[in-house]
Amino acid sequence: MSQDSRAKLPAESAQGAPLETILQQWKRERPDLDPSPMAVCGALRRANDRVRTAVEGNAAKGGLDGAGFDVLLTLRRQGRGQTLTPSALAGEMMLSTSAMTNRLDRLEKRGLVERRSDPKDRRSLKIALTADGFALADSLVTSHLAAEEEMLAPLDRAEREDLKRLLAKIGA
Amino acid sequence: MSQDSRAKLPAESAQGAPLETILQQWKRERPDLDPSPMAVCGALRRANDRVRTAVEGNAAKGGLDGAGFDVLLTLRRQGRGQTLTPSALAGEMMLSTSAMTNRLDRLEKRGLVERRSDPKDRRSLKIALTADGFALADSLVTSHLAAEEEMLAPLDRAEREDLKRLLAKIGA
DNA sequence: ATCAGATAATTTGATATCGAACTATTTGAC
DNA sequence: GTCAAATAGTTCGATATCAAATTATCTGAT
Repeated sequence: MSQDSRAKLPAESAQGAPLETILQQWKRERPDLDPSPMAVCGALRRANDRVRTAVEGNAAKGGLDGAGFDVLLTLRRQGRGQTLTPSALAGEMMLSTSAMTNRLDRLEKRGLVERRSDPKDRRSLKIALTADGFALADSLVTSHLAAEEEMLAPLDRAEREDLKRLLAKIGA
Repeated sequence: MSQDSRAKLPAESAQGAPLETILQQWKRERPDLDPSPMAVCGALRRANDRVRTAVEGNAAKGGLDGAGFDVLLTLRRQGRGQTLTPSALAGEMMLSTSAMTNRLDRLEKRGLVERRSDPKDRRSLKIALTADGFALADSLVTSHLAAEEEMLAPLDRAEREDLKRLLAKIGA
């Protein structure tokens, strides 16, 4: 190729340009600016990406993408036999209701959730896990927590508390 | 609706269910599991979402989405007159090359970047900022850093260093 | 020198998302 | 009681993404 040599080294293809390089470039190009916020926000983004990748890898073990996985776990944590409306599900996970229709279609097709009509309000639906969906959620949440725990393994208890406290202050 | 009442309170519609509620639900449903990793990973995700929203809000001031903004800034930090190939750009920002083609189409249509053929390799292209693109990037990076700094304002210098160190340990 | 394989970018096909429009109900002001 | 407005869910139209296929070009082993 041309200036080459950094686009696809396997070791970094999963993370993009090193943060340190990016910071140095901005120092050179815009010495009038303090780029240090980028270091913090970049580290935040990279850490979030690593966790997300691990979490999606776990969901894939159940044949789910991150989207379907979130729906299943949201329903599961309501308790056995409990239901949520599509609107409530969308609200819990910051999604449009039309996207939720789409996700529920797929999950229903796989036999993991079912739509029950609400006798009290015929506009509304109650979404419930099937027995299969419940069992899959129960299985996946266990390995999900194991995967998250593995990502956090380098942090001791005190560090985790510090981290939560610092993260909560961002944008507060 | 039916069990209602939490799907769309304006204050929380932007963030979904409170983390504390989620943890309590799992404690009740699966007392055999330790849900504490969710608290840390959830805080990470929420903080990242808040920063992303702020950053996208800044990009919108230049009529860009987060996608186009990333391309512009990646090119800008290479230095005036410098170029990158579409592949290199995709590699720097963890994107497929076909998605990059699409982004470049839009940015080129807006006159912010141009595609130059590479005389050394006729398969390859060099992507360069136009004068307009360079000026827009220079303007946006200033307000971008101001927006990031505002998100980090509650953290003092030592806390920012702690945060970076802790984030770097996640998934290491 | 040739040609099989690698590489750069694009096109294509399948999904997923969002916002807006739509259909069917329910609510509430009168 | 009636009917305009609100609400629940879905459908529609426009984009954006990715992986796989495609086209054009280059590289290296022979």
